[in-house]
Amino acid sequence: MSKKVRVRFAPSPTGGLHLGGIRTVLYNYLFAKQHGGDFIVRIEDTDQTRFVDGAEQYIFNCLNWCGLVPDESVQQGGAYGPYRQSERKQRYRVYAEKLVADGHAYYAFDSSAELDKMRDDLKTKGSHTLQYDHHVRMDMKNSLTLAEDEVRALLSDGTPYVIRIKVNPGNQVMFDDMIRGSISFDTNNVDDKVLLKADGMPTYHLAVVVDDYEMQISHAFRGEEWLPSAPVHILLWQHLFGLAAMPQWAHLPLILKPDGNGKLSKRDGDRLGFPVYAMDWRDPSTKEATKGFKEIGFLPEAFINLLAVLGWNDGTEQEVFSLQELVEKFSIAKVHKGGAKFDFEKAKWFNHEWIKRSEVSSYSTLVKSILEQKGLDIQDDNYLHAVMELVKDRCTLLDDFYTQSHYFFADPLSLDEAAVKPKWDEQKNAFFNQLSNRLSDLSNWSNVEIESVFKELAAELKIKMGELQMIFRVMLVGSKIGPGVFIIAETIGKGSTLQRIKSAVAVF
RNA sequence: GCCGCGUUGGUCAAGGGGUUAAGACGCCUCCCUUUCACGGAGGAAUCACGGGUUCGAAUCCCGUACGUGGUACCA
Repeated sequence: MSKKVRVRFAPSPTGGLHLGGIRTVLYNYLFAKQHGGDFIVRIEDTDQTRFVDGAEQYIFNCLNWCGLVPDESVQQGGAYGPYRQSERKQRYRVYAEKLVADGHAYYAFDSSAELDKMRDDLKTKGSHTLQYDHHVRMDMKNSLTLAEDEVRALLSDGTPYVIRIKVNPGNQVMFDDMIRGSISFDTNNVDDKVLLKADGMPTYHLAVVVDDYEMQISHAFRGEEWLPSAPVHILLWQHLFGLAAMPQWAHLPLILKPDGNGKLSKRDGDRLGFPVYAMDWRDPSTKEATKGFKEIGFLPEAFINLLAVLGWNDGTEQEVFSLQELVEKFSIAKVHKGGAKFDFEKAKWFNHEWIKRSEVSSYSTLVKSILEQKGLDIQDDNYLHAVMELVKDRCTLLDDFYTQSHYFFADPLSLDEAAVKPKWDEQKNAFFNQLSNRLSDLSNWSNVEIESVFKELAAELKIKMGELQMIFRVMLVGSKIGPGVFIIAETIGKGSTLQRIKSAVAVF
C-alpha cells in the first residue's frame, strides 16, 4: 500500500529564480502529475539575514509563467500549512528538544570565537577535517561536557545556544537514491550539524525533515549539492519518525556553466550574454537588474522543454515535448547522474521550434506588445496573425518579429541602396513605372495575379526576373529579407505597394 | 586535505557484453531561393587513461586522472 504522491519544491526567497531551480520544479511537477499526486511549494525562509523583499512573490510569478502551478503553497493554501517555515518556527523546537531528551542531540554553548579557535587548533594539528564532530565535541562547551546543573544555569540565564545532532561514529548510513542507486556514508565523517540556531530558527537540516514529515512528502527531489548532508537527514528521520515514513530521495544533477567549470551562476549569464533567471529580477537593495528568459523573448513552452531535456530524455529521438507529453513520458529513472553544461544556442533552437509549431494566436499578444513598443501601430489582429504566419519560420526570439515584420506595418525606414544602385538603369526605371500603371489597374489583388503581371512585363521588356524581384523586394521591405515578394505585396495591399514603388523609384 | 557524486564528438545525448557507436545543437559543403530564413542532401568530430574479467568490453570489476559538490548558527 503506497501512500499518495506528494512532492515539494522548497526555495529560499533570496533572489532570482535560477534555471536549475525551475528544472527542479519541473521534475517535481511532472512526477506529481504523472502519479496523480500533489505538488507543494514551501518557502524556506529560515535565514532571516538573507531575506529579500519581493523574492517570494517573484518565485510564484515565475511558476505561473511556466505553467507549473502548485496545488498547495502560501498562495494556494492547503491542509498542511503554514507553508512558510518562518511561520512554523515553534514546531521545530519541539522536535529538537525531543532529540535532546532522547540523547540524539545536545545543547552547545560555544561562541563563534570558540568555534573559530577550535578550527584553528584542528588546522595546526594537521587534522584533515575541521568539523564539529565526535572527535572534538568532548572538548567543547556543551551539554555533553558540562554538568547538568551548569547546563540548566546557562539555559536559564539566557546564554545563547544551539542544538546539535549527536552523530555516533562507526556506523554506515545508507539509502537508495532514485537516480543514483545505493549511496552510503560512514558516520565517522558526518559532523554534528546545528539543528536549531541561537535565534530559535531551525537550520535547513531540521526543517526539511520535520516539514517533509508533517506535509507527508512521499518523494523528495533536490539538487545534488545536498547529497553530502543527506546522512544527517537520514539520521534525523531515523530518530524522529522512523525510516518507513521517509520520502524517497532523488538528487538531481547540476546545471554547469557552458565554458570552464563549475555550476552555472547568474554571473556566467551576464558574462556570456544569456539569461539565467526565468524572469527579470531586480534586487531591491542593490537595484541591480537581471534579464530573464521571459523578457528576452522565450515562450514558456520552449523554456520548459529545454529544461526538461537538460539531464533527461525519453530514450527516443524526440526532443520537442509539450508539458502534457512530459507529464506522460517523464521518468525519474532516466534522469542523468552527471551534470550538464548549459548551451544557449540549443536553448534558442527550442524556442525557434516552439515559435514555428505553435498557433500564432497563442502568442500574438506578446508579439503585438513588442511591435507596439517599437512604435508600430497594430490595428487589426487578423492582419497581425497573417503577418506572423508569414514570418514565424525566421524568428528565434519573440523580438525577431520586429526585424522580420515591421515593413508590414509601416513603410521601410531606409532602402538598401547599395544592393540596388549598381543594377539600376533606365530600363529598370521604365519597368517599374509601367509596373505601377499595370498594378493599379489590377482588380484581383492576389500574389498570383501580381506575379503574372510582373512576369509578363519583364518578358515584354526582356529583363531578367531575378534582378527585378530583388529590386522589388528592396522597394517593399527596405532590405533583402522576408518571404516571397508577391506575397508581401499582396499582404501590404495595393495602396502601399504602389506608394512604395513610387518613392523608391524617386530615390534610385 | 577529507568525504560524496560523476565522466560517450565542442555541447546535449542514445546505447548497459558482439552496433558501420543513434539523434539533436553548433560548424562546414551542396540543393532550393537571384533575398533572409525554413526545408532537403552530405561532411568533419566521440566511448578520459591504465589494468583486469571475457572468445569478445563504450558497456562488468579495480586503480588513476580529471571534473563537480560538500566540508557554515546559508539554503
